[in-house]
Amino acid sequence: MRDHSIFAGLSLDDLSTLNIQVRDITVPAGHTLYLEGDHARHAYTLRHGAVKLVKTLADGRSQIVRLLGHGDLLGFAGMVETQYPYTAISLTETQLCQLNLADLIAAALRLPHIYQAISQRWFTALRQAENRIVELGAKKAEERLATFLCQWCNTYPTNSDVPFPLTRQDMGEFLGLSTEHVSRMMAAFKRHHLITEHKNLLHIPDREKLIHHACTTGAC
Amino acid sequence: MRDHSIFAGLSLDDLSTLNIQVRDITVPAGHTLYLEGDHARHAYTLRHGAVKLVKTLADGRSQIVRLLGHGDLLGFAGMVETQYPYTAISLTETQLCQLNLADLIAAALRLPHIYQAISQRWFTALRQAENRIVELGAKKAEERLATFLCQWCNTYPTNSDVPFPLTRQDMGEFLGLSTEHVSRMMAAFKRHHLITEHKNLLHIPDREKLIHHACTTGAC
DNA sequence: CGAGGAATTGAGATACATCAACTTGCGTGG
DNA sequence: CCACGCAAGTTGATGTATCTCAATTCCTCG
Repeated sequence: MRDHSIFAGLSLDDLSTLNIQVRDITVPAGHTLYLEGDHARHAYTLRHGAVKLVKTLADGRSQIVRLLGHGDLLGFAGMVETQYPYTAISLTETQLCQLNLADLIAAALRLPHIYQAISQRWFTALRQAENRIVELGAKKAEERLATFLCQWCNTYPTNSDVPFPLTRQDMGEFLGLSTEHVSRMMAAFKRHHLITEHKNLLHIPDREKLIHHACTTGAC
Repeated sequence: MRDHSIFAGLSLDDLSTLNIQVRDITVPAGHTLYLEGDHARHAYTLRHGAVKLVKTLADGRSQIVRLLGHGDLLGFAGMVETQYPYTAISLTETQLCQLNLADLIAAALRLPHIYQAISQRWFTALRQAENRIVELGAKKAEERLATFLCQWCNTYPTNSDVPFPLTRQDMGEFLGLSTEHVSRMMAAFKRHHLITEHKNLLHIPDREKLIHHACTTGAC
């Protein structure tokens, strides 16, 4: 894990002198790690599992801002702001590494490597967020769903069945669609043998075909 | 300008030893600064005017990813990637400061201040992008338009008439709506005296009222 | 086996897009 | 200076993608 983490490139000596209070934790599915608006005390690196970052509007509508998986960071906004901007909820049983934010900030001041690694992540997160703006703003529902499913599968090296812990509601909140509409489109994809789903395992036989179908039946 | 720029906090000595090739340029409205996919040679800081960053899909649909104004940065992705990710087009006559990217990268290696300042901008851009994800994913057209207009006006200190150089098509491409629908909603807002518009000058008498109207007539 | 949340399916409503006609504004050239 | 022409804006009629509400079925877990 160390080579992909924000501590990559640091010597063991450096690591031992960091003095960051660290705790490995495991939480069940559906666990709320922190709430939007909470005072930020911890940052986390995600070892195993999946987490959603959710923003809930005053009237109850909610939007999944980001989905996190193996190796992703969360809560690091606490290095810049005092409050967590979104609510973080685990989608599966999840193992995380919990870092004390105050210690982390102190360490980052001494070792610019750390700050640079985190900045790098912010940049890639920005690029992904902008991608999502294009998806949400310019594409139709079928296209959004199809590209989302493909991207989800791309995060797994294997091209066979991949874990898929999202509910239809989660997908809807991620894609800006109603759960019913997501359900219908998933059924349609299955009917056309573009995807299969068994017990939270998703499989896409031919991603090209899925994308192509979504683009042609829709309006492009 | 220096105090808000990425070179803020540097001594004059530092600045003089940077050796970054810099050029002040002025471009007319509608000028393409660079194209998505172009090899990134320059970064820009925006002195005066407005610029849109556009992503165009294969079939011609296009989405405005970000709108930039006084003090914003563009093209700095070239510090991480070799190609510009989006097309940059000026909305008004615009004055920019053009920086040679290779020089800038070299300078940033020597002076971490610069890199940190840019990272900071990436972080705020990320936060804004995530806000837009919520807007596009969870809100209805009227709400999106209303909050967009308010946010646009908020970037100007004065609360009277503010310059508004966007066409209805621009607004549509920013908000993920058709130009006709934007036009209709703008007309409706005017009919209800929630906004006024004369010759590219926009005025919102009461922002609270505008937002409230958009929320109640819509569905929240 | 029973209960409760998730998923599915259907029917109907609606928000928004699309297409097309028309107007307005404005720079350009005769 | 007027007439032309084009791009942006407006408006209307119609189509459709997506939402909403409601009923039913399917899993999963205790």
